[in-house]
Amino acid sequence: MPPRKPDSAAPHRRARATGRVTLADVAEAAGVSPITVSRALRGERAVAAELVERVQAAATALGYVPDPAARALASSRSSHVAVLIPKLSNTLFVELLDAVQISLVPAGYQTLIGVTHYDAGEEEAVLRSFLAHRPAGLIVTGSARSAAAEAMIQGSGVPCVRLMEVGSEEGGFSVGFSQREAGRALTQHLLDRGRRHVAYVAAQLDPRTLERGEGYAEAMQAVGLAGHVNKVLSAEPSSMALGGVLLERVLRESPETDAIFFCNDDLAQGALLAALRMGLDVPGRLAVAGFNDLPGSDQMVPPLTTVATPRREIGEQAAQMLMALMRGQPVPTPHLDLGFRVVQRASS
Amino acid sequence: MPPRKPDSAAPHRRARATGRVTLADVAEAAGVSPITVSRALRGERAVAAELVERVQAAATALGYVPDPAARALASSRSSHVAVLIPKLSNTLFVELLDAVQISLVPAGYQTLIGVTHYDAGEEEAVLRSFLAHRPAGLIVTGSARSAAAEAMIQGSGVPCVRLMEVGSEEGGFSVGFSQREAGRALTQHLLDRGRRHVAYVAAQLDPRTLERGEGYAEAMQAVGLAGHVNKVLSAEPSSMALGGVLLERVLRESPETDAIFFCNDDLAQGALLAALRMGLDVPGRLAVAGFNDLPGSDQMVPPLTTVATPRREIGEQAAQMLMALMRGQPVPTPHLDLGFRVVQRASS
DNA sequence: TCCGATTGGGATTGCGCTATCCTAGGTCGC
DNA sequence: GCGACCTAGGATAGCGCAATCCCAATCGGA
Repeated sequence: MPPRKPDSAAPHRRARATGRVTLADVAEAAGVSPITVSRALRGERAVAAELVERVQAAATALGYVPDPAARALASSRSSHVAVLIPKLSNTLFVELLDAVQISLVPAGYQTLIGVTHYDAGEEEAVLRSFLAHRPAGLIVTGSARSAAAEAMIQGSGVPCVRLMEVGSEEGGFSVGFSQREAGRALTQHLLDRGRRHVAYVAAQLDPRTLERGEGYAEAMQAVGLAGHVNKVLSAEPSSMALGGVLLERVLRESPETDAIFFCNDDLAQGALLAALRMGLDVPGRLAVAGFNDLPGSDQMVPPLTTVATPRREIGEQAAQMLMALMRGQPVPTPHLDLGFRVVQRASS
Repeated sequence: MPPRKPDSAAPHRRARATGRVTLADVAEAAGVSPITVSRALRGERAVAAELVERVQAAATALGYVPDPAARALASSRSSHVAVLIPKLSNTLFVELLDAVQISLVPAGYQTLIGVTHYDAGEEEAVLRSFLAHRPAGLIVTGSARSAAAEAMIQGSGVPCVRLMEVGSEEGGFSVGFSQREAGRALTQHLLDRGRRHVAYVAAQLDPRTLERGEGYAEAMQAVGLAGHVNKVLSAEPSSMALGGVLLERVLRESPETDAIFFCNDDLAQGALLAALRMGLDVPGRLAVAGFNDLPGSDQMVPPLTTVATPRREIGEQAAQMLMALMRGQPVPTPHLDLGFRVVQRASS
């Protein structure tokens, strides 16, 4: 057996160790050049219909799947969409994420989720790491973004859509609703039901929570109840148990309170259950309202009055908007206000 | 001004359009070759301590961030870890995901989440798309994986850890606990409390749910109550509202029932609230128990008896195990059983 | 003293794809 | 009827990194 020379066999077509099917393989099978395959499969430029068909047939037959890394390297644009949310323990953000991802995945994008834990430093770190991936797009849920984080987003040139807040700032893109008006509307509802000593109770403070609180205060002032404004703010993470704790605190410190507007349904649900345990009459003695209409709020005893926020629609619309941006298409409504709905149930 | 020849300036150092800092830039700044920078930053091979320091200083000064796409292309291994879960609407999976991601992110991995919606076809599609990314690792939460999906996982050679089930099959890796034993233990608890007509109610059927049901049946048979075995299975997605519906159905169809073991806490919570509305005495007339100890179960009225499952630990341990696998380190316990704990509260 | 083994650095060569430029034919206009 | 434009394909050259090979210097043992 003659010892075969090491480099004699094939100068450009090395033995393929991995089973990976490449563009070149498809090109060979279809009898065209690699670049034509690339264009045919991406629908880029004009390729004769007959060729497109032949290429697609070859690709399917060989089970060709493009390599995202090579694609990202060559085009300096990946198929990733980075989604930044503050926490996974809040159902709101998870549903937002779910809606975004359901819209993006069929279009061939991968969602990279980044959890910031309401921490500016973490947010910057996550952002830095994500931007290194050259994401095709970015979706952020407005927490208190630091100036550095904003600068990174701006400087990256990556299209970015902001969620849950309708931005007034020129230039950006956002999908959401007015937290302030929602806060005002729910407060107005409680006032309409005859309540006068309405307290606003919030935890896990973030800008949206504070805006709702401002809406609350405005509604109170508008009916001459500025003196009754009572905001109870806790920096602790929101939870059902905390809702019960805060309920007791409010009743102890401000016994005249006849309605509580909780900044999130989990707090309100916890408060309702605590009221049940305490034998507190809701809504007789105290009206309770929440925010977001989370799962279970309609099951409470009594069912919880709340504000239904269109988070699934927000996620979907944001995904649509981002896809338009990523494709360079025009976006008719850069700041999309999807509104909200006060849902009156028996707790108020 | 003499017209300078096009290619005279720098054969290898083109004008850099993008602001991206590359390995070469760091190399130049540190006065070493690019490959040395690569090795120094990765801690690969031996590099003189003094050089490592100089390189790191240069990298930091320039704000160098490696390009994951280039890295993936060159090494055919990405920094992605793909995580497959059935649904985002179940808190259980979200917490699992959170725990996994908290462990993986600091180590430099990106989690790609894939939602399968309990659908084999979707799972295969997600898997195909993920495997094209050449992920460094894979974490799957046992839904009914099809043979095709299994084959893709095996064939890919990507290290894979399975969650929430302790596998008995040789070869694989898993972190979880015995669903069957947990089902048996909770049933035994109800029997110990003097219940005889214990029903098992499940929705969103998946293999784990069915295993719990088998444990339930075994416990019933073990005490000679095979005749009282009553499994109510619904294919609908699990929700609090459904819990109430199923509660009513069981009481209507099997009025002798004196305890219900719900396959998940959301069902059980819904049932407790429905009982409250119906004026049904829990645990007097009926004991109620759930599974997973989800947020809010301790807040129910009465507080819900359930099985606390170590999902955060499962997520963390799975991440640790996967990292060991990805680094080629040995894994002492390929099938890690983290157990469970029956939490007795006032509902039983 | 000399040779083999080891250590620490570099040069080269792609990974698989797309951006960019190029070219050979058509298709118009005036 | 001949230039100015398309149009549909291809050739070439990297994207930024790491695998692989290579080489010089050092070290230890007999």
